Amino acid sequence: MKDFTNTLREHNLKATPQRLEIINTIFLYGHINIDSLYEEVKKKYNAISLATIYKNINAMMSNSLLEEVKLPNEKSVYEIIKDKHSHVLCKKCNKVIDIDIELNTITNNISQELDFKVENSDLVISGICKNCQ
Amino acid sequence: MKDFTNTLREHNLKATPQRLEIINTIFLYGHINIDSLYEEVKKKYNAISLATIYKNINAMMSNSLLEEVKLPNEKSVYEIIKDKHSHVLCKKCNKVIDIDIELNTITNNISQELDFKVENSDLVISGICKNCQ
DNA sequence: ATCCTTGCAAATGATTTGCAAGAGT
DNA sequence: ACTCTTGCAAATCATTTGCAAGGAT
Repeated sequence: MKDFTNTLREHNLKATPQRLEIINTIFLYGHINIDSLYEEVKKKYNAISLATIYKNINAMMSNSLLEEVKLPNEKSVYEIIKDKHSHVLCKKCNKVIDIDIELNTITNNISQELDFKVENSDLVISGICKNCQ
Repeated sequence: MKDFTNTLREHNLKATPQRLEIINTIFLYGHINIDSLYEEVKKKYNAISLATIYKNINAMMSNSLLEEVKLPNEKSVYEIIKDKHSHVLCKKCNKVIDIDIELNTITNNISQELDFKVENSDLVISGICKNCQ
């Protein structure tokens, strides 16, 4: 079980037990939505309130520790910020996996053709995963 | 001013004046969020209720006339369904434009590498547009 | 004539806020 | 000691629903 105490402190957030459980749960799941996160954290901290989950998700997003991934037809999931990557979503089991896709060719073309300063690319590929087929 | 009467009927929706104004507004804007749509339609139908906007957006989505585009850090916008395409979002003026990008190479790779049946690709490229730079 | 849509108000759902008590540094 | 965080309840914001009246076909 990874210890996120220092990670939190480095991001100017106090390392409370609730927060450690939240960030660790997100880490273990990779991607998780608010409701599942709440259910999961409640197993350990029975009295935790949903407001605390929201406050922490927002605090960690403001402090660049987490980011939101918006999915078509699904509730958003949250993940620990790492290197830029894309997402693959299984419409059946709802699992989200990270993939590394080279989008430079695409973004360079757009920069040129539209005279557009590209800063981000959010790509979600949806379909049916191996297990669900 | 385009007439969407038949379009609506072909999608099993009665052509009410409110509905015609809604779909026409979406057409003119290209992409629009709920609030702006409400404001815009109210100019013509002062008494229209926000519930009517929601009901119609949902009805038109159910009947495959509209689709939702989820954007990072922004409220979703709605557009008339057309051929598959990607979106470019300016973070400054919030304008969304459609672009055609060939993603087959990417999706084919994923299909093979992950044994994943790709059905959809949602790509949003964000940055600063020509006018806003 | 029938069924669908509208507008209103109320209901539901999601997220945020205020505050007092408690915990982290 | 000081400041931030928690949990609760209330408040706010977003979206949906029920219903009676009116409109589209």
